[in-house]
Amino acid sequence: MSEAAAKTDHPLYQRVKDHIKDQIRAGVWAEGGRIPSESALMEAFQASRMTVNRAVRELSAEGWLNRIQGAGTFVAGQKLHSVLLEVRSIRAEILERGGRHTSQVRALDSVAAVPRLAKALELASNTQVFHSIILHLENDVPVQWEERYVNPAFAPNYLKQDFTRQTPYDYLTQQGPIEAAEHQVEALIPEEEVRKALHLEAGEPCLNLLRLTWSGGLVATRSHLLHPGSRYRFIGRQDYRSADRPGR
Amino acid sequence: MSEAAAKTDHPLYQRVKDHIKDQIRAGVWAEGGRIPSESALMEAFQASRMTVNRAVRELSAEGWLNRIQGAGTFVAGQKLHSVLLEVRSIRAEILERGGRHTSQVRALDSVAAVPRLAKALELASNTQVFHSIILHLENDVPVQWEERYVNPAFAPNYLKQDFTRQTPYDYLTQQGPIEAAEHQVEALIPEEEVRKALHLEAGEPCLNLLRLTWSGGLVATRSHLLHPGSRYRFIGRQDYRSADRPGR
DNA sequence: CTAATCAAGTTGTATATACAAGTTCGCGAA
DNA sequence: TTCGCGAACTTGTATATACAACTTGATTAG
Repeated sequence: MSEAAAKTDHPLYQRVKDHIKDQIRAGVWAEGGRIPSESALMEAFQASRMTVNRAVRELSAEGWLNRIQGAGTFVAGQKLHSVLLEVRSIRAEILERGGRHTSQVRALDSVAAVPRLAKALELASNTQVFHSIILHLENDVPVQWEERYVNPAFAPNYLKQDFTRQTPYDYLTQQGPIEAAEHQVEALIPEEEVRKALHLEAGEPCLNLLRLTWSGGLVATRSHLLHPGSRYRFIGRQDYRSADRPGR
Repeated sequence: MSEAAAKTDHPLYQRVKDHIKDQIRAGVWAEGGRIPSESALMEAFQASRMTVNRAVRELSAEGWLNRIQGAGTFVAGQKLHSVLLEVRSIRAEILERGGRHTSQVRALDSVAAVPRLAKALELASNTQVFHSIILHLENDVPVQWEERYVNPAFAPNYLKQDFTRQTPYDYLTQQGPIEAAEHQVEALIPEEEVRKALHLEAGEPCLNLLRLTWSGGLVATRSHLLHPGSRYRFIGRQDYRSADRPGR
């Protein structure tokens, strides 16, 4: 009873989508293989082409299918090897779990960019760039060491800000919208200064999130976010049963 | 010249989408605010409702807008704090960059699940579970220590496989499709056995990816993937300018 | 045999129309 | 004043139709 009821109270385009996904999951329509054309699906479901087209187009956008104009619609590769991990803002994370977020400004100055940094920011070597070190605490426990280099062309007034009241991230996103970002996660043993600030034992490892951000057509900032390896994790969860798939 | 040309050779629904995104990015239509109704957009673009509807519906699916039937369409929250990081399969990654992937089977046996593991796999304590340790090498350099616990109910023949020819991941996904997965990334100092296998100096940190996978309605496997912190990174890149946005 | 051409099939986009379903707000009845 | 109802507006779904753009395979002319 619930079977038929569930079918009929879903919109038609959704039932077409579900059917196609079922066929793929069951292996009836194999990876790389061609699925029935829109006109065939129209016939099978007694639906109009617009309805079938919507179903197939949405599945294509969700990564289940690839469409080639003139040729047909094909089952996309599974891409199950790639996994998306969510990295949240430390401040949002703390506030969300009801914690109190505070921060200490450990440095806020201008430095000459070493060649490697200059290259990352797409500036000439030894150009002066802004530099800040902020220690983030959750209920007075240090959880993140944020070291950041900022392109002065992007945020000329960076050094005049009070970063105990607003995080550099929040300030920078006000200057201009993020256009692109690149992230790397690595494990490392922190330097002595960081180790002490994060209240780590000697030899305790850190999770380092390196982030490069583009805005206004230029590299806006490079940041290193160091977290105690024993007290901090990045966590992600995915559900392959639901409508969307990770890829694409 | 290219401006006008670029406009007119894009399909109409795409131009509507671009316009809406521009208004949002420029802050003209503020977060949480209501955007013009479909009929207003029809008027503005001299387009049919189906075309406008497609544009708005797609932007809603991409996370830019929230729609409430009967009430209107609203600009979604920015969610710029959350970032998606791609974690790829070690084998796919090695093959893609032209490397040679080999693996050594260091253990393949059955063990009694300690309480914590049993709980993770949703089994009774001391139930026998399959266990494997595989060392993955890229051009004979060790890059990943894979330790895995497998629910025997999911893959009864796990112990009979030759994991030098096929990775456990590939074998397990043949047994049944992944329905859900949970990941954690942490930094840690490996035990002596792992340290030696990965050719690490004493005190060198590891990136540990902990993965829990569901299939067939049960917890199929838990795996620990340990990577040398100094030789391995997870990298992700995002482009906020393009059509898709990370969040929901 | 080869190369150009064409017909058939497939997807991409766009319109006009219709009705269903949900929200909001104002007006009128109690 | 308050409650309920309904009009107006909004989004959700579905159809029929049309033409454009592209691919593929067969046919035909050289």
